[in-house]
Amino acid sequence: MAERKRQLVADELRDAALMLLATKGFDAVTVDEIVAAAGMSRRTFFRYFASKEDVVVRFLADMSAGIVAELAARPPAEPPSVALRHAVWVPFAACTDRPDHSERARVVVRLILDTPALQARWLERQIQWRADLAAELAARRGLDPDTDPYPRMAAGMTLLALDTVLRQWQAGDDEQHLAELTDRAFAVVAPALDAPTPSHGAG
Amino acid sequence: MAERKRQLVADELRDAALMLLATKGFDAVTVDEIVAAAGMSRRTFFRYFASKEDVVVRFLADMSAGIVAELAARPPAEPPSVALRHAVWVPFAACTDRPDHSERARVVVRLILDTPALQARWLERQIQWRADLAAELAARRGLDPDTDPYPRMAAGMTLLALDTVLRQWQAGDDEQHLAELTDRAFAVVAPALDAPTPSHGAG
DNA sequence: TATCTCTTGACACTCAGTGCCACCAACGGC
DNA sequence: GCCGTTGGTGGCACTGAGTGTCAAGAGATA
Repeated sequence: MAERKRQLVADELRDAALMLLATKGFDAVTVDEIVAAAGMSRRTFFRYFASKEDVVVRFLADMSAGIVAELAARPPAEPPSVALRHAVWVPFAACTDRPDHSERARVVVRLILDTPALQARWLERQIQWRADLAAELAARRGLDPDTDPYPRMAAGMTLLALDTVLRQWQAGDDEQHLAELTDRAFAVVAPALDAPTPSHGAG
Repeated sequence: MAERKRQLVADELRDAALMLLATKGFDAVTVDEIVAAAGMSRRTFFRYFASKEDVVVRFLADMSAGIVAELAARPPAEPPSVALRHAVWVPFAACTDRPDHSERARVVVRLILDTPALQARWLERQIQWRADLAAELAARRGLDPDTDPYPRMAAGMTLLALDTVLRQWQAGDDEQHLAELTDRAFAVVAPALDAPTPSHGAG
């Protein structure tokens, strides 16, 4: 009940912010304008979002929360490239299902890729995901995440594939090809993801 | 002559900043403290550096400026993994040569990896490098950088290897193993870098 | 010496983000 | 119905980053 109200306020703030930021550009919008559009006080904004960047980045971050969970749920015998491709697909599935959600997500992706400050925060988020993914991958293969570079680099390659797909998706106009873009991106990194672990003995 | 003086002022500012930031932590130091230590005015600081983060990040960015140039200078027939390994080695060579420079670089790397704001700016820099590397790689292999995901992803994997080496180097205490760390990181991504370009026909 | 240029310092300003306090609702006990 | 507690909100003042502007000083040239 109180939780529902909090979510309502956060949504209101986020909607007003995304509307303004997408139309006027990130730097041209102040927090005062956002809260004026949402009919709330400046102080309230910063109770819900850590920064102006946070409003935009959280929209995608929430969307991508299930990646690690999906990886943990994949069968252990599955090759890394296949398991990771399925994990990355989780946030995309929501886009292919609902076109309205998809169009909004594309606007947000475009805004992030066009704004250096947002891109930086977006990558900052990815650092945490990469660590989580790396831990999960290390557990899957029984590797030591501190000495073996494979888990962290495999996680990095996965996020690299995600980034590549988002860039091509945002640049194009058809969203039907999301699956194909994902396949092609993972085809590039798959030889390294599925390589017979040449670095084990050297650790 | 005037150029020399500018460089002198920038060095003074950078030294004072790195000293304070490394000892007190990034957030605990204000620009006013830095300029007080350097004996200059606040306004002058921002004429030489775009932001507080810029002082730290530029120290590594300058060090890494030669990567793309080295890649362009490698023989065209060389496999991508070998050429890129040589390119990444350029900034490391300066560290293995001069221990004093090396120790300072390690402090800066540690500071960046420990400070989210700095890490974000560091990644923001890497975005530009990745685009430059991708363009050079596309030219090398005659690929279209807009439709083929290989150049951008190969550049991303290279920076991923760089990041992995820096993380392990900063965590350990021996700098003699820089070459070995680099070899191991590139061994992970080499299968993808040197794969027989399976995505060509699909573009 | 007059002038032109380049750099600096000083001041004022915008804006992000935070700490603090007073206010207002909902809720439970007497 | 009156009370205290709890949680969210708005207002206010503050710090600190970053920018625009202008006047002053150093150095080179005619």
